[in-house]
Amino acid sequence: MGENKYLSIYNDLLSKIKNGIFQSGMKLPSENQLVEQYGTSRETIRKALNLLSEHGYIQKIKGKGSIVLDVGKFDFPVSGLISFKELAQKIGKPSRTIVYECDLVKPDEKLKKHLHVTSKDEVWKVIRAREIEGERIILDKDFFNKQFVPSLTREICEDSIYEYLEEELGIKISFAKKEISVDECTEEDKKYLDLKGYTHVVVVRNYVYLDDASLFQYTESRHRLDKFRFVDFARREHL
Amino acid sequence: MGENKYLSIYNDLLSKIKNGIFQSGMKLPSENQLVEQYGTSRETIRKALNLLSEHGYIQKIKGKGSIVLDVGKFDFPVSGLISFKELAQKIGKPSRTIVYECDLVKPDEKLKKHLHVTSKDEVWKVIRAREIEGERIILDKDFFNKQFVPSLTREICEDSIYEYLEEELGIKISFAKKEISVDECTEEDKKYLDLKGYTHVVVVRNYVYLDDASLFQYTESRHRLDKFRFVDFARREHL
DNA sequence: TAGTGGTCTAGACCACCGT
DNA sequence: CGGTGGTCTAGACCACTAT
Repeated sequence: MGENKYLSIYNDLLSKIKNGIFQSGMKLPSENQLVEQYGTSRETIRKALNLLSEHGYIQKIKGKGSIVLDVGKFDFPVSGLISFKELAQKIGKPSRTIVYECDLVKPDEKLKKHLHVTSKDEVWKVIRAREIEGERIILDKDFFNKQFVPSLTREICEDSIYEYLEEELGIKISFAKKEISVDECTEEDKKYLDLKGYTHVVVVRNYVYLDDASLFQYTESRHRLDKFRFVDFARREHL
Repeated sequence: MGENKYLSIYNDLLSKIKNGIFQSGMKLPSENQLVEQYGTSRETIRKALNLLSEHGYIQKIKGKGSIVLDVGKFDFPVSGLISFKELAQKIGKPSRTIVYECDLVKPDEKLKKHLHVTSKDEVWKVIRAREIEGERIILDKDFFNKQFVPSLTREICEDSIYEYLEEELGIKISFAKKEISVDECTEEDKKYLDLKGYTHVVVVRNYVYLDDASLFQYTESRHRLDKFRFVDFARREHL
């Protein structure tokens, strides 16, 4: 309803791809045909098609047409910003969140640098373990600038902080820079995770920005080696 | 020269950001001002700005303007499809490639599935170790459909296969799906890498597609834990 | 209210691919 | 050659932000 025209066309085409009306390997109708079918302008059609292309559902080829790809049906999101709650729902396995800490703290040096805050600011520090099928395999350490999040409770942390921020506070998360590396386990990891003898964890560092480009959150997500998986979809630029 | 208008505007704005003419935190000129400055239409300006935004250099905010971000200066590429040669040049450390294998083989079951080929096809199998500062820390296993790559030599493998494919054969790599996980070391890893006691490796699986959407290459890149690093830049979709 | 970015249109020309 | 997608234009209206 309140949807943009190009978004509704995107969603319509996407559902037709997912339902097999447009099968992989086949060509989509040409842009001019789609202009006719949807009764809109070509640029609007092209916006919808470009979205499909960016998300890996089709490949556009000059002079030929738009081919439906067989990638795009990922279990995991494409280059994903996804919350644990969304993920847990997707994999459909019993899971829960254990909150170990949820406090306002003064930032130390490392945090000041990561969050771009000063000693005068206060910062929410949240430590949670994610348990899947009875094993705590992910340790999430979240730090929020208090300026953006006035209050926070353990109950919220057990559910989904993202949902609370977006739906209750109206905060719009915009994008994130993500760094992945493998680090040695810390004492904290050993204390809060079921490490089963693993000496290293995969560390995903997230720098989360708001719609207005201010740095809002720093997150460390520490995964047990054997349970880590990440899917990315990269387009090579011919610049 | 043969460059598109929006690309040359993109590159011009980008160099001004990198040279500090547009500093981070500052606003870019408005779209209408840029229309004047570059003597072009607004949609063309918007294409250039959207590229900057997608690459993490600016953040566009409705009603306000385009803000220059301080991310965007990554050592590593943004959600990267990058060759080892490009990478080695970037980090500027002594490096070389050791070719252990470069043969035409019949695909086994696993490979048939990964590359979408049949027993009738032949496949190039290339095994290379990447040495940085005297240590072999990455093991690259590449498989190409012979249909696309008629010939291949050890010399080419020691240099850059990508350069050979793109410049000599005119093959255009278009996009890749990437999966990252951590696996136990195989005998092959122990044989070809300097593992320094590590029992696991980070495995990056790449499925590489051509411009015409055909699956072309399957690559496994196996990294020693302590030397692995990956940077990604994800935009949250408000669909 | 004036200025910003977001969407949309109707037309144009081009480079590329097939026949 | 006709059809395809890629670029570009000049205009319009809208939603949002500032003052």
